[in-house]
Amino acid sequence: MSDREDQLVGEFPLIPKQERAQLKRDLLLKSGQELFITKGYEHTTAKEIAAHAGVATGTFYRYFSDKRQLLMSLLENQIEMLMPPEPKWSDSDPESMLASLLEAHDKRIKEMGMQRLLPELLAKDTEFAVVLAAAKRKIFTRILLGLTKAYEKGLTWKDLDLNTVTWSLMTLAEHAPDKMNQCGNVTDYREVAKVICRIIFPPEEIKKLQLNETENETEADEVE
Amino acid sequence: MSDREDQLVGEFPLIPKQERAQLKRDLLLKSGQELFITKGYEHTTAKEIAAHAGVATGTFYRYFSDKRQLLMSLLENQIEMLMPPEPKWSDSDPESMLASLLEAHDKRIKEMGMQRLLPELLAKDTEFAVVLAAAKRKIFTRILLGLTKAYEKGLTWKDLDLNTVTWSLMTLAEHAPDKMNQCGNVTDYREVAKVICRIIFPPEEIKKLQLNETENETEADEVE
Amino acid sequence: MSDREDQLVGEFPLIPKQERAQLKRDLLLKSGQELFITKGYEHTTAKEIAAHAGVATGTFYRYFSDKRQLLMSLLENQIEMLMPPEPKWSDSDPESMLASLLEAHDKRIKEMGMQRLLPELLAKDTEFAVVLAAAKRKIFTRILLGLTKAYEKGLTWKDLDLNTVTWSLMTLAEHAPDKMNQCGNVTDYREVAKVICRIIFPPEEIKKLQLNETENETEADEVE
Amino acid sequence: MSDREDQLVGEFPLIPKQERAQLKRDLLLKSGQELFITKGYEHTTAKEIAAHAGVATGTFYRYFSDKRQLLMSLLENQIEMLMPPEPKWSDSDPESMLASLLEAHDKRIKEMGMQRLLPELLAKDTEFAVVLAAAKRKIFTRILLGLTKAYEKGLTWKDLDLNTVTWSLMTLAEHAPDKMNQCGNVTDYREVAKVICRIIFPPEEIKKLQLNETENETEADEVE
DNA sequence: TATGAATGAGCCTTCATTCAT
DNA sequence: TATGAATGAAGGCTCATTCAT
Repeated sequence: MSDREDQLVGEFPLIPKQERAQLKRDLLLKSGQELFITKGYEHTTAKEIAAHAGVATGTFYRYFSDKRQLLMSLLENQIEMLMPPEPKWSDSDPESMLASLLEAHDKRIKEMGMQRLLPELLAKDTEFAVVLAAAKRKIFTRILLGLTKAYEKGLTWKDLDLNTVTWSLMTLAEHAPDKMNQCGNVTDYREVAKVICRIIFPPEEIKKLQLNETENETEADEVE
Repeated sequence: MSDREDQLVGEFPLIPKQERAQLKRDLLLKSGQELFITKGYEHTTAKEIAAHAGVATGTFYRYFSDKRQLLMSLLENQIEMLMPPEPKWSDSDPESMLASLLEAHDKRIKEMGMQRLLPELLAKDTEFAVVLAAAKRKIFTRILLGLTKAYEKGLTWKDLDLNTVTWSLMTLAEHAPDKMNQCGNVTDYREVAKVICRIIFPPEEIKKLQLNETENETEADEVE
Repeated sequence: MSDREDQLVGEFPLIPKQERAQLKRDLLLKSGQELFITKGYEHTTAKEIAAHAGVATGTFYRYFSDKRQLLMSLLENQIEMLMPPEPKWSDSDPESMLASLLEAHDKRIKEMGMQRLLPELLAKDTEFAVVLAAAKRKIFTRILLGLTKAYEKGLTWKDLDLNTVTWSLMTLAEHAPDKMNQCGNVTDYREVAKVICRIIFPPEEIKKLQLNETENETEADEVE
Repeated sequence: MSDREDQLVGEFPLIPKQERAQLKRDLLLKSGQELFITKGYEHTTAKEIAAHAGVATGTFYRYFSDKRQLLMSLLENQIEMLMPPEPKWSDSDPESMLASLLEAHDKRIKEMGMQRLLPELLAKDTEFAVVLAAAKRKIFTRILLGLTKAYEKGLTWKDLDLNTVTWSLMTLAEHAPDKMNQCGNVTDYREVAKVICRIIFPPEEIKKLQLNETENETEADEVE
């Protein structure tokens, strides 16, 4: 009994300083994110962010040197989420796999809402644009590698340039979320996935892959 | 006497008033465009635009109610250029046709340089975003119509959703210019066109279309 | 009659723009001076200066890039007045001459009131300190030259260092105004002049000089 | 046992509380002085002073109500050092005596470095100016008294106003340090002392005084 | 007592917009 | 109509001082 009381007593007012500071920092980050999304980066002032977080203006400057720095902290955590996902072709129905990847990506993006900021930032902040481009190029390379292997196995179209295919794949994946909304259609990830697969594989190869998978699954079932 | 008077009257404001005003307006528009592109919308001041156009600050406000209005006038003329082009499938090799459309689009975009502003504006100006979305939807509808006709003629893939195909086509076309640069490759419009065509047509249909064209050309030649 | 009317009509609203601007600039300068003197340089804000001059904050920045720049403009006109005066020994009673120099200097200083600012500025603004030191050294040199000539004529003390004498003379002249007030005495320039002269000349030489002058005056009287 | 306890008790807060507090206060004073000298009063922040003293910001305000109060405490200890020294004419060569007084004064001033702050403070802080003026007047009175005695003994010039002489003496003494540097000369206290003495005493009186001293010394030697 | 995070008034500066000329 | 000086709201940031722990 006394133990529990101690814990109760001890826990409440003794949130360690560091933790409280971290809390406040997070509050500011969150406020920044919300306001940036709502009003755009340029139109959000440090004062507003502070007010929205329920702290004084000066407090903002204790945790961040700058509006820009807050933004960068925000992006640091999120830059990877903004990247189109890297598919694994190997052992599953490519269409289903892509569809779920796309959906997950879409979900992530919607959760942070930050993607609406990206364009503004890319236009304004060269440094940030460079960082982002590097990240994108890395993913590009990895996807291209995967496609090359599929190509060597004879799974892909023979007459399409793999670089271009990779880029198309990334572009479609990246814009899947916001674009379908813009066109007034409910996002149907399966259909987007089918289009992307069509860019990569001839229909018959997809069928084969799907068949393989079914067999695998059957085998798995049998084993079970 | 009357002659002289006429001359006096006629010579001094030789250029008709309206025309002179139009000239000034155009000068301001041009200055605005250049500065917006160079320094971004927010970081360009009305004073600067006026100075760059060689007029006084106040004059700016005779021709435009607002910095924003100048921007809108600028975009009005250019919004269509920003849209991905609408292809005509009928009577030509689709791949070549698309390739040249893409190249032309790219060229237009680069010429105006305005596309770097779009993101900033979209984030800031909801109204503008709405206008842009409407324009895009219009194009979407027209492209979809064209694809539907091709579908009815049995030219397209049977198993792909036309809405999604349309969207993919637009997305790839829209991002062709800046994205390929980002990935460090020289833009090869032909390859992008091939990818887009693959999304729409089965390879054998494309061959047929290309053959038809050749025949048409041959026929045309023969007629001549 | 009509002429006069024309003038009246023409004159009032046609204060040339430049002149009006100059007027405003002067108003700001004056406000700056008053406030600097009253509250000290650091404690005067640009906003206050503007308000005191009856203009908006922004207007201040049309005429001066900075609070410091206003100050410098202020000093530019006045730096020479701050310097201790350079005496001419030649042909007059040195004590009277010095006394009137001191009085004139004091008057000038009091008129501008700026001298109370100098120390603050010297401490804060290295650049300004350099300028001032240069001006002072120039005067020093000229005074020293004059004393050297007097020395060569055997008019001065033989056993005092002329550099030191020059410096003493400058120091006493410079501080005559504000120091006597500080000590609670009415400034008696004649007495200060006598002290300064005593530093330079033995009493008997001063008598001779005064006698010479009297003779000159007498001669002049006779001529008249 | 009691020994150990004593030790334990004694060792930890070994330094009595008051003394520790005094220590901290002194540390803050010293930090304040250093930073004020280095960066100027206005440009030194309370936080900096605290940090430099190795204590928290809040601690600063336990020992001083104010940044200004710290400054005043600082000056309280030093105000006398800033005053020109009060000479003793009686029993020694006045020139040597003054020379060494001047040198000592100069040294003191340089040691504290505070004199660079005075101007800023005088301009800003009326109260402080009053305090300083009072201190100065006190010294003035004492010096004047000394001179009056000398006057009664017939040692001084008969034709100079003692008030003015006193003021001159103080002024020259006060500015001896920084002014000679400004004029580009190495400070020669002996020469300044000679000038000051010349303001007070006719040369022959000085000789007598110096002679007396020699006699006194001789006598003293003889006694020994 | 000591701490240092928090406060918020206040400074400097910019710029969209107005308006007297 | 054209001009450009004037306006003043608003943003970014600092720092003396307070106060909960």
